[in-house]
Formats: sequence, C-alpha cells, structure tokens
Amino acid sequence: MTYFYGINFYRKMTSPKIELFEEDLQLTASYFKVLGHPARLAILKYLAESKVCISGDIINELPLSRTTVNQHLSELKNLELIKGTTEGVKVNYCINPDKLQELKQVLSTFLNAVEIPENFSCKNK
Amino acid sequence: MTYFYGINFYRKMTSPKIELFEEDLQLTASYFKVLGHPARLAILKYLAESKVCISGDIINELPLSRTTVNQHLSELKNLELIKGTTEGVKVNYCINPDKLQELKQVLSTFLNAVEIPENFSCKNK
DNA sequence: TTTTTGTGACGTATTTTTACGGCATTAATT
DNA sequence: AATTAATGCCGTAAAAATACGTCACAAAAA
Repeated sequence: MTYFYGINFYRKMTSPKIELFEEDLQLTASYFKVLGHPARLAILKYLAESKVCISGDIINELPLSRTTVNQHLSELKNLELIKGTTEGVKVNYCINPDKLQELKQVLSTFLNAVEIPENFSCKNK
Repeated sequence: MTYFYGINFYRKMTSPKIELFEEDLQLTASYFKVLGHPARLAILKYLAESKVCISGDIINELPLSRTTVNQHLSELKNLELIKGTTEGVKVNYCINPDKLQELKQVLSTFLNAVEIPENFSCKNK
C-alpha cells in the first residue's frame, strides 16, 4: 500500500507542544514523567532504604552502565528529588525529603482532581 | 574536540533494558509514564469532570490535532484507564473507575515505600 | 443516493529518551 | 611520583515518543 506525499508536505512538524498546556499540568506531568522509568524508581527506592549512599553503590544495584545510571541520577537531580554532595572522589547521593514531599503533594492533588464519586456510573456499558 | 571511534565501535547498543528490572517496578513505572504528558492529564481531567463525552469534544479541548489526541487516547486505553464505546459514528470515552483506583493504589504503594521517617536527617549537608 | 461527519489505520518526520564507550580530571592509594 | 578509583562530560546511536496529514470506511444527514 503506497501513499503519495507532495513536496514540502512535511515541514516544521513535531515541534514541542507541551508549552501550550497550563503550567500547572506541565509541572504535574514532569513529576509523573521522571517517575516513569524503573531505573529511576529503583534509585529512589534504594536511596530511601539506605538513607545515604555513594553513587558507586547504586550502579552496582542496577543492570545498567555507569553512564546510563548517571543520566538517570541527573534527571532526578534536575527536579531536585535527590541531592548529591561530593566527598573527596566519591559522591554521596540522598533523597531530598522536602522536594519528595512536594512531589507527593502535586501528584495527589491531580489524582484527587480525577476522583470519581461514589455514585458514578458510566453511561456506556 | 574530536573523538576517534574504531570500526564496529557501536554495535547492538541501546537495546531496551526495562525488562531487566523487577516486574513490580516495570508496572509502576508504566503507570507513572502514562501520566507523564500534559495532554493525557488533560484528557483524564476532562473525562473526570464531564463524566461522559465524545472523542470529538476532547479534541476541541486540546491544542493538538485529532490524530495526536487519538494517540494519547490509545495510550490511556492500552492501560485501560479509559474505555471507549462506539455509538454510531461517534465514540464515547469515559474513565474506568476500577482501573483508576488500581493506578492510585500502585502509585501510593510506591510512594509509601520511599517514605522518609520523621527523624530523617541526611548525612550530607 | 449523495454528501457530510467522525474515526481508525497508516506513513512519516522531528524530538526526546535511553544507553553506552571514551576521555579528562581529581582524589586516594601504593 | 606513579597508579588506581570515582566521577563528570562529550559524542554517538538506537529506540521511543510526539505530532500530524492523508486515506478509507462507516454511519448519519441532506
């Protein structure tokens, strides 16, 4: 099955559209998004359990290369969900409780907004 | 700054690694992930507010083309967070309360797992 | 019956994400 | 002083996500 597409058919397409949404939704989505990969969930879980750890430890916990783990760490750092302090050669990462609290707040605010009332019944069966 | 990379340097790289994580984490991440885009959050919000609606209505609510909105709807349908029933030419979409409840359960289970105790203090200042 | 309307499926392009090796640097070790 | 270790940064590549127009088809309307 072949399709014909004229010249210049595809032009300036696929530009990011997320800015067109309310900032509120953008922020909420960014929090959900950063939690949308098992590696980052594993990192948070590990940090929460061990309280404090060095970056090298986390790498051994994950089935990924060091650079990839570092990338995931960076994404978590960008949203300030974790903090990393250098101690000599090593880096101690730990959870940022305040930001984590804010995240939980933002997420539950959204989830409450889509709360379904008790008496809800969908018209479509 | 130039780097040299030998022949066959890049081979079978970047294969998906998410299957290497615990299924538990994979599921949780997939729920977070589907909520990681403002369009899908907007859809859920709109469906929750209007209880029932037709697909066409949602398209008018979002700053995206019909096909793009449909893609987002599909992702929500894949996780069964919404249901769509055909009624003639139109499609009625509505939230799946049971699945939404499950989602909330899964998410809060994870978030509780990374709960920080009251007396928590990070060693790194 | 012809036209309009609402969708789904397909193809495609851009952007972002994921993943990783190599190099450089800095601090510990030896 | 030389080596080892830990990490950040850069470049690259494959894959996935995002975005959209067109075509085809069904049902509804004219």
